[in-house]
Amino acid sequence: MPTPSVSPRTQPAAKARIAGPATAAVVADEPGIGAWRSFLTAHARITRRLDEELQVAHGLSLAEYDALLQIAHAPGRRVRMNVLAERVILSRSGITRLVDRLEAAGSVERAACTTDARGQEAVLTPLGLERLRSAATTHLDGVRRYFLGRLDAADLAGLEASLGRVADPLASGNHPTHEGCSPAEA
Amino acid sequence: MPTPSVSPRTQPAAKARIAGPATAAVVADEPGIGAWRSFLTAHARITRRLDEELQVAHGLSLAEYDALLQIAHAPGRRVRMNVLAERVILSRSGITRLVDRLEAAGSVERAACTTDARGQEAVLTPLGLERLRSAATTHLDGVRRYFLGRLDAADLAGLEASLGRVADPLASGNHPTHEGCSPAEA
DNA sequence: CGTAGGTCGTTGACTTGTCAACGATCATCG
DNA sequence: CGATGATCGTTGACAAGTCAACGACCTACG
Repeated sequence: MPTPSVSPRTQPAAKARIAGPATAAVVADEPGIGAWRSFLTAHARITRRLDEELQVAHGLSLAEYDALLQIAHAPGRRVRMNVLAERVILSRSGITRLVDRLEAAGSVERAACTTDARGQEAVLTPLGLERLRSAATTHLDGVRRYFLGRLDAADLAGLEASLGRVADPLASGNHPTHEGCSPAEA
Repeated sequence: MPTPSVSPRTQPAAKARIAGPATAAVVADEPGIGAWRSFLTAHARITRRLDEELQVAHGLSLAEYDALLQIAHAPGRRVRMNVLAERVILSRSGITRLVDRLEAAGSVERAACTTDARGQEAVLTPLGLERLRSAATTHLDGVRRYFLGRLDAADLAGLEASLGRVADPLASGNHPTHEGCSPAEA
């Protein structure tokens, strides 16, 4: 029975949920908030499992796996540091340190960029590719188990559409996926 | 946590699932992977913005905001540490440290649990409630801007259903929301 | 040219989380 | 009762990310 009145400092235009009963909600429960919370909870719980499984089975974090994958997919199996940072959604210093780790493990090498002397590229080593392939089975298995396996095709289509619509406008630089240093891109 | 991904766009009309020539996809592109990637990307980009906005406007991280909210919603505006940890999806030590911070800021106080001498409760202070209310306007505004505002009611219903179906089976302990120490609850 | 300002990747200092281990307390069962 | 084992919250040591600042380099414009 504490605190019955909530000061409505928001615009009273909408159907204000004026504090009704004794147990006033602290923040108005807006429609859609349930979806938002599901989103956060699902992400936290799933990535926690996936990260753990990847760690014990292959000594890789999810971020490291992702970085290896992004490099492997790039033409020449090499990516400029800043591009990689953007794809993995990490700061520049974050990518520097992540590549440090991968390099120490022998999964990646650094190479100077031929067209821009400031640039560095992360290049996948054969060992790194091997590790990525082996980790991919673990990872995809987990994604299926925790995510894909519980959703049918319609669910997945809806998710991709909705979440894409949400994510796309937040892209950092909207420049069209400029790749790297190689003079001629395949 | 960082930001993973699984599989980007394939090159032109490649349908081969079998490992092909040198430029073969490293991992097979499975249907549904697009949804998974959208999920990860959307989460990373949105939470980054929300966290930043909350930080500059109120000096709160998203996790701290979430913890305050969970405490505020609990009966008596108090929650046992382990329950809080589960709701915010943090380890026990993580919650200890987060509550340390909130306590140092005067937003929360610790109280011994009356029914279990091992237990501690985090209790919201009036100041903490005030801060939560003020931060909520910023936060909800951001959630609307980046998430709710780009989705219609059907999208939201679909998201909540799909993601709930994915998140629910991953709940740590499936015990039915047992609250805390207070003897009798309404 | 040449200099002013932007970008690139790295580093130091710091924040925020995890895990393993600990003392204290609870619960069970002899 | 008393021992045994689980659970609670905290702590030390560490991991992995951020920001601010740096030198090196690119670019553009006088």
